[in-house]
Formats: sequence, structure tokens, C-alpha cells
Amino acid sequence: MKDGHERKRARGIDRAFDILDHLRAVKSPQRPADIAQALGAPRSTIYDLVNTLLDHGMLEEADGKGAVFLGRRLYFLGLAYDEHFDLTHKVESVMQEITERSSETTQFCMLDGDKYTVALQVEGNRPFRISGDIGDRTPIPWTASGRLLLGGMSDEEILSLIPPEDFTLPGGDRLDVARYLAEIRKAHAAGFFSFDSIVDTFTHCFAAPVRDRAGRCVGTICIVAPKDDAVTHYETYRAMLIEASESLSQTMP
Amino acid sequence: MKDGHERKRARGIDRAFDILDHLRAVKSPQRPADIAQALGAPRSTIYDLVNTLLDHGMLEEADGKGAVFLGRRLYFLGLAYDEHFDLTHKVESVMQEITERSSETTQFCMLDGDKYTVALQVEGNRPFRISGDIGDRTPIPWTASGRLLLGGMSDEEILSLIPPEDFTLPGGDRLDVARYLAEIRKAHAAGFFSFDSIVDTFTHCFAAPVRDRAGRCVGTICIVAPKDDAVTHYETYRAMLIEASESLSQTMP
DNA sequence: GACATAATTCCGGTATAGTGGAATAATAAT
DNA sequence: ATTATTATTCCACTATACCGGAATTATGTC
Repeated sequence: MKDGHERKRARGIDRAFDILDHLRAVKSPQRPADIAQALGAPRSTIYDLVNTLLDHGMLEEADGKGAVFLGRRLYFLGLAYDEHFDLTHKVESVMQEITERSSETTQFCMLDGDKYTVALQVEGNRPFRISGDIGDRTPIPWTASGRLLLGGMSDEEILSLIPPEDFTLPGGDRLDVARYLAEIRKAHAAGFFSFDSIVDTFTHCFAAPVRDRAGRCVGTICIVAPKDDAVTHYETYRAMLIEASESLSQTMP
Repeated sequence: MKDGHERKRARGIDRAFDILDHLRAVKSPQRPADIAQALGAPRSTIYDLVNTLLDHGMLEEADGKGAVFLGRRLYFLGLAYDEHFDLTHKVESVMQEITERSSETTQFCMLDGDKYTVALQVEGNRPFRISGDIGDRTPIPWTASGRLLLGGMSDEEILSLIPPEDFTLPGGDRLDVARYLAEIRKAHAAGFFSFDSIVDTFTHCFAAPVRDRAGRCVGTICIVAPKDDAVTHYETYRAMLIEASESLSQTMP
């Protein structure tokens, strides 16, 4: 990929993680043959790797006959990550409070490789429920958080991180890159960003950064509100998020 | 390991997972050199693997200068596991209820490879707090749950799973294997087990199995109570756990 | 500063992991 | 049953990942 030297074989470890990511993406048990097809990888290789991953508990037999899914060991490793950074504890209580005061859905979002994802969510008690599935990987530019998470990067870094096709919105429209970059700069300076969702037509998204001591944006706290609510309570929500942003950034490692 | 054919090189993927497990065990960022030493693995190999794992987001730079720890991608994979099996949701509400009614610490425990571990915990509001760290890997025979989790296995399977040294208790005493196996059979038949902790001197542990449809024990719900409490409320706690055990086993996949 | 020690990168050889393809087993369709 | 289709295992070849050891760089000590 990176160097000019053309490889003829993939590294097992790369393929192994591809398998895990694929299962995470499709969210359902798959048989080795399906995985091989989906990844465009040699079947014999996938069979071998699946067995290795099963041995390690990174995958588990799912439906008794062939299909596998993510394994318990991944859960425990994830727990260890969570405990170490202690994100959940601190962030979740802040989110609870915001949702209590606003009745809106609150989210904590992070980068996951070159995609955006919702890591934590507290659902508001609105009559209709607003929420993308947590854990889904979404193109960064589609989201309000996508203006904050990359705040620390140069234009070049940003453009080399985001796959070009991710600038095409779900409707097929193309996002203006220069404008996107400008939004990032502005959001970074303001420590806040909000806009009408470009993924749906009825919500407004508020986002504020959570920064580590070095100032890098490790995640965002967001409020996802129906548009009319957002108009009515704009300043309140904005203030709540900025306050949460600052208090959480204090406690980050 | 399994076949007689002696290998001279380890597979990268095996070493990679060893690295992840090691970091989980020590719970703190490590530098590649430390990891290599701790694992008894070639340094150059570990450096290479650590870089690969960093590229994949399975590890993250921790302290700015060299040390790495478990990465975000593991957290997300763990989330996906959790969501799919939906354990947390169902189990946690049951645990909440038990702790509310008993004021004791409730745990949900699982096998993790050849060790026992606490996957979920709701702490009771006793004046002194009872809890081993969640996520720690503990020898199976040291625990009450260790009588239930292996209920579906034959003697041979059990003995080949558990490393011999795990029958040595923390104090140095040796656990009688025949007696341990007998306890497993009895616990399995009763759907319940309890005993005074052998890890500390002041608690009594209650455990009941959570079984999947096939009858295999996927985890245990446990109450960890001070000994005098345990005596006073023995029948109540026992009944609560058995009820929870049965209701949860209904809902398992 | 010089020196000692430890951490990290570099590099070439070889054991072997990843692969294509064939053989076999399982499953579905007829 | 027979056939067609698909899934899985087996096997041998070679590109390369793993590894030992040397070279380099960083870190600490005096």
C-alpha cells in the first residue's frame, strides 16, 4: 500500500484484523466461506485464520454449524481499555446529567481509524427516538463531531486520513472540501460546532470536544435534538455542552 | 504445543495476541522492550508487531515516549461483542435488582480461556467494600463460580484445561483435585454453589449458573457477602440467585 | 563533558505461513 | 437416488515474516 514494492501475499495478522472488523461491521455470525468472499481473500487462508482466532478466543462458534462471531476475549480486552482510560465512568455521568436536564439524546463519539463512531449513548425520552446504532462506523465528514475530532491535524493529514468517497453524502451530493476544512478550523477555535444533520432531515447536532492534556481531541460530547427543540434551546444546549467539554477535558489523562 | 513437531519460530499472530493479553494483565502502558522481556520474545519481533498493532489501532501510544497500551479498536470490538450477545443489558438489570434487595456486591463471571474473570459488577453499599478488580484473570479453582463454569465438561477436559499450578491456593495450600471434581458435579446438579472464599478470610461467595439453550454454562451470577451476612440471609440469597439464574437462562441465545 | 547502559532500528538468512488448486465432504435441488 | 452446488480440508510451493545479531540512537550517571 504505502511503498512501491508490490506484495503478493498479505500478512496473516492484517487479514486476521480484517476478519474481526468485518464481523463487527455486519454484526452477525458468518461462515468462513462468506468471510473469504466478502474480503476477497483466499478461502484456505481464511479457514486457517478463523481456526487460529477461535483458538485464541477472539472468535466464537456461533450457530453450532460453522458460523463464527467476535469472541469473549475481545470483550475483556475492551473492558481493560475502558478501565484504563476510565472514560466510561467520567463521561457517562456527565451524559446522564445532560440528558436529564435537556431530555435529549446525548452521545460520546470518537474516531475509529478513518471513521467516526458513537462510543457511548444516553437516550433522551422524546416521543420519537433519535439514534443511529452505537458502534456503527460512519464517514467522518457526515457528522458534527467530524468538525472537531480532526482539529489538531493539518490539512494534508486530514485529507490523507479521510477516504475520498467519504466526502460524498448519503444522498449522493458532494461535500465541498475547502469549506469542510474551514469548518474544522472554525470549530476547533470555538470549541463547539452544530449544524442540521446531513444524515437525516429532522435533527440538529451539537458537539463539543473532549481534549486530553496535550490538547488533542480524544472525543466529543454531542446532543442530538429535533430541529425545533434545537432552535428553542440553542443557547442552553450550547452552554451545557461547552461546560461539559471543559470539565471533562480537565479530567482526561 | 499440540503436535510433536517442534517449531523454531512463533507465528506473528500468536505473539500479537500475547502482547494484548500481557497489557491487559499488567494494566499499564509498557514499552516494547519491556514487553519483549516479559514475554521472553525476540525484541526485534516485538518492535515489528507493536508497530503493526499501532497501525491497526489495537494499541495506542500511551505516554508520548514509547510506551503503548491497548487501543480503541479493541474497545469497539468489545462493544460489538457485547451488543450482539446482549449480555450486559439483561444481566445488569438483574444484578441491580439483587444488589438493591440484598445490599451485597453482585457479580457476573465468565471463563476467559483457562482462567476465571469478573465481567460485570454491581457494588453493594456495605460500609467496607468487597471487590476484586473486575477483569482480573484468576485461577478457576479458587472461586465458587469455578465449580459451575466447568459443569458441562468431562474430568479429562477439566484437568487438561486448568494449569496444574492453579490448584495451588494463594496461601500455598494444595487443593484436592478429586474433591474439586466432586464439587463441580454436585454444584452442576444443584444449579448452585457457595462457600467461604479461599482468597480472603471474611467473605462467603454464592454462585448460580447462567446457561444457554444447549445447557452449557456461559457465566455465573454471584453474591459476595461478609460471612455473618451470609449466615443470616443464606436462604434468601440462595433463592434470589437461583431465581435470577433461571430467568436469565431463559433469555440466553 | 565522558562514559555506561538501555532502547530502538537495521539487515540478511531461513523456517514457514499464505496461497492456488485439487480433493473431499456436506448440502441443496431434482 | 442422482446430480449440482457449495463448503471445507488437504497439499506442495515459494514469498516473506520471524529472528539473531550488529549498528545506531536515546537515556541516565558520574
